[in-house]
Amino acid sequence: MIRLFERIIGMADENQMTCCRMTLAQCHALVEVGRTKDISLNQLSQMLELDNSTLSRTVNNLVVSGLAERYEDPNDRRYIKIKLTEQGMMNFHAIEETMNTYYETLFQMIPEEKRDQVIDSIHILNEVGSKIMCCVKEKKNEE
Amino acid sequence: MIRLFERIIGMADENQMTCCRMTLAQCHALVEVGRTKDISLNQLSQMLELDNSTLSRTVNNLVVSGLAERYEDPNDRRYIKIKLTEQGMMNFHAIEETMNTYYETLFQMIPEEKRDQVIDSIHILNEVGSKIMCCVKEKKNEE
DNA sequence: GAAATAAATTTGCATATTACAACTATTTTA
DNA sequence: TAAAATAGTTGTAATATGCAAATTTATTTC
Repeated sequence: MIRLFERIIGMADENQMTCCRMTLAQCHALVEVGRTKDISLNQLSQMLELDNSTLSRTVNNLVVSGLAERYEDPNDRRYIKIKLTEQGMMNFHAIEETMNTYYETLFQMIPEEKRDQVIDSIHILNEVGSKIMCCVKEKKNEE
Repeated sequence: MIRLFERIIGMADENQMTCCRMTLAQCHALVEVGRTKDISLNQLSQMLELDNSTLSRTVNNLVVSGLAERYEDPNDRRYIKIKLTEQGMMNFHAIEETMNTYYETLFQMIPEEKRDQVIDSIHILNEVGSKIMCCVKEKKNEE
């Protein structure tokens, strides 16, 4: 039972890794910037739950690769904002499409009479998972 | 829909990371050795789909930390076998328990009348996911 | 208004991961 | 028996990660 769930996760991870010769960390950063459009480095590190220094370097790699740009926030010059270049947007869309294709294929291969059930179950798992994460985060804050 | 699924995966990953101050790669290696009991480095790198050199170093870190031992295969002296130390087994069990606790909590929080449905859905997802992976791996072999 | 404090980012430092290539020792093949 | 194949280790280079320190900018305190 538990092993099955772990396998499902592993398979989805494997598909995500099939991305444009980029590392996973760069993927995560690129996708987050692509979805949020305009984000400060501070926000990005909070979203990805990584240290600022880590994100600073990862973003630097994206910038060097021509996938992202850094610019100064006009309202507060301490802040660096990050946005994707045209090339970066192309990579972002490629990644999103790869994942969309995987999940679409996944759901199309589910027997038709079971689809609603599977979708409902995913909603349930998400809701329950969120509750567990709330408890975990409360414990972290207490420590 | 797709975002929901991604969130579920993210949450399970986050729980797996709550491991004994070890890195994720070390976790993976430790768990695989713990489950397989006695495995060669070659087999381990195939299972984890990583390069031999990578695993050699990761295992070396485990050995240095006192969690694993290397020994020569009596039947073929090219082979190095890996097994966990007592300390390693303790860490292995700790990791397995952390994950078991997470999933148990997860399923207990699912409404009782929905549990069979969710379990069935997970079986379906696994089966379908495996089929997709088969196709992907056939494509890789052709390239 | 000046000084102290806080906040954002970058860089130094150390450790770890990853894969390709080269090397060594052992086993298998011809 | 020599050549080829195999398993594992090490060199190399690039990247990831977090803690600490440094720099710049903004906010707060007096």
